Amino acid sequence: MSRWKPDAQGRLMSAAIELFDEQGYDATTVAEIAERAGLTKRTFFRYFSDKREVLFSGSHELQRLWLEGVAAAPADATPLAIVAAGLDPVAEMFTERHDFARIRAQIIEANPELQERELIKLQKLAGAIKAALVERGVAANAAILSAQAGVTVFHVAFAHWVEQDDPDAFRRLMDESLAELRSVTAASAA
Amino acid sequence: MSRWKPDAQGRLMSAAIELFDEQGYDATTVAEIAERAGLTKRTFFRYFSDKREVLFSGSHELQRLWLEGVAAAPADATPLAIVAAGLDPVAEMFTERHDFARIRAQIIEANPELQERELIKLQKLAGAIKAALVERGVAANAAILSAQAGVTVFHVAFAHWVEQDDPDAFRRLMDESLAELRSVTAASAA
DNA sequence: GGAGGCGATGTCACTTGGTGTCATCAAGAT
DNA sequence: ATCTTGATGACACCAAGTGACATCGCCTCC
Repeated sequence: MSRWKPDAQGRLMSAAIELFDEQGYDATTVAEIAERAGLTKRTFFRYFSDKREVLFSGSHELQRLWLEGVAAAPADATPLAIVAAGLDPVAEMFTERHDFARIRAQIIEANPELQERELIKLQKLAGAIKAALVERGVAANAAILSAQAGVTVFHVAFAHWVEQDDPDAFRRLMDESLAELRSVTAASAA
Repeated sequence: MSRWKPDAQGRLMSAAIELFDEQGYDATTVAEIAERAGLTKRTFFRYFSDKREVLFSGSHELQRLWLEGVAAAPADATPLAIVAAGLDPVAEMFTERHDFARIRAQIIEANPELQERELIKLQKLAGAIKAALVERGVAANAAILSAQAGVTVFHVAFAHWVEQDDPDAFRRLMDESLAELRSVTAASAA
C-alpha cells in the first residue's frame, strides 16, 4: 500500500468546495481545507498557487475544449463564427455539471476576489482564442475583438444558465446571447 | 498651521506609483509606501481597501465621465450608439494624461494581480452602463451586451493607445475598434 | 477663553495567505 | 542491500490586512 492516500489534489478541491459552501470563502482558512483533506497547508500551496485557484483548476479544460471547437470550424467561416464553433464542446461539457456549476457560481458571486480571478481566466481564454484565430490567418484586431465577443457571449449565457433550472438550456442561451450581440452591433443609426 | 500635511491620499498615490515604477509592485511593501508619504501602514489602509486599490482610484472618474456621455446621447440612438457616446468625454480626459497612463499601464501589465483588479473595474463599469441603458428603456440582455461590447472596445483601444506615442490618437483608435467590432459581428456566413 | 467633542493619524497586537528550507520515508531502481 | 526519487510534513518567516485604543490639534459652544 502506498504511503499516502491517492488524489491529494482532488481531496483538496472537494474539501474546499464543501467548506466554502458551508461557511463561506472568507471564513475558511487554507489550514482548514488542508486539514479536512488530511494534508497540511504547505501541501495545499504545492497544488494551488493561491487560495482562489482551488476553484479554477477547471478553466484549463474549458480552454482546451473551446480551442478544440475552434480547430474544427470550417476554413471559410467568419472570425466570429470560428469563435462560436467553440461553444459546442463547451456546452456539452457544462451540461453534465449543472449542479456543481451552480454551487461554484454561488460561491464566486459572493466574493469579489473570486470574481476577479474568474475574469482574468476569461481574459486568458480570450487571448488563447485570439492566438488561434491569428494562426488561421485572421488579422490581429479582428481576432481580439471576435475572441472577446465570444467570451462575453459565453459569460452572459453562463450567468443565465446557472440562474435557471434546465441543464440543457446552455446551448440555446448561448445562441440567444450571440444573436442579441449581432443585433445590437448591427449598424443602423450611428 | 494644521496638525498634518495636506492631501494624505494624494501623497500615498504618488509615493506608490513612484515606488512601483522604481522597484516593481511586488517588491514594494505598503509600509514603504506609507513611509515615503510620511504616514503609517495603518493610514494607508484607511484610504485604500487594499494595496492594489491605490492604482485604481481613478476608475470612479472614468465611470462618471462615461455615464455623462451616455446621458448626453440622443434619445433615439441605438443601444450601442448610446454606449459609444460615452467614449467622447473619456477620450478627452485620457488624452491629457498620456504619460501617466503609460507608466501606470506598464506597472499593471507586469502584474497579474493588478490585471485582475483592472478587469473587475471594467466589469463594474459595464454594469453601471448597463444600468443606465436599462434606465433608458433598453432591454436587459441588449443592455448587458452593448455595455460589455463598449467596454471591450475601450479596453482594446486603450491598450493600443498606451503602446504608441500620439496622445491624440485615442479617439481614433476607439472608433477603429468599434468599426472592427461591427464588421466582425456583421452576420454573413454562420 | 476654557471645556469638551471631533476627526485624522499613530501604536500595537493579531490573524492569515504565501514561501523557503530542510527533514522524512515508502517505492522503485540498480 | 543500498541508492535515488518524489510526495509530504515541520518550522520559521514575511507581508497584507484588521480591530482596538491612544493621541492631540482644531472647532464649537457657552
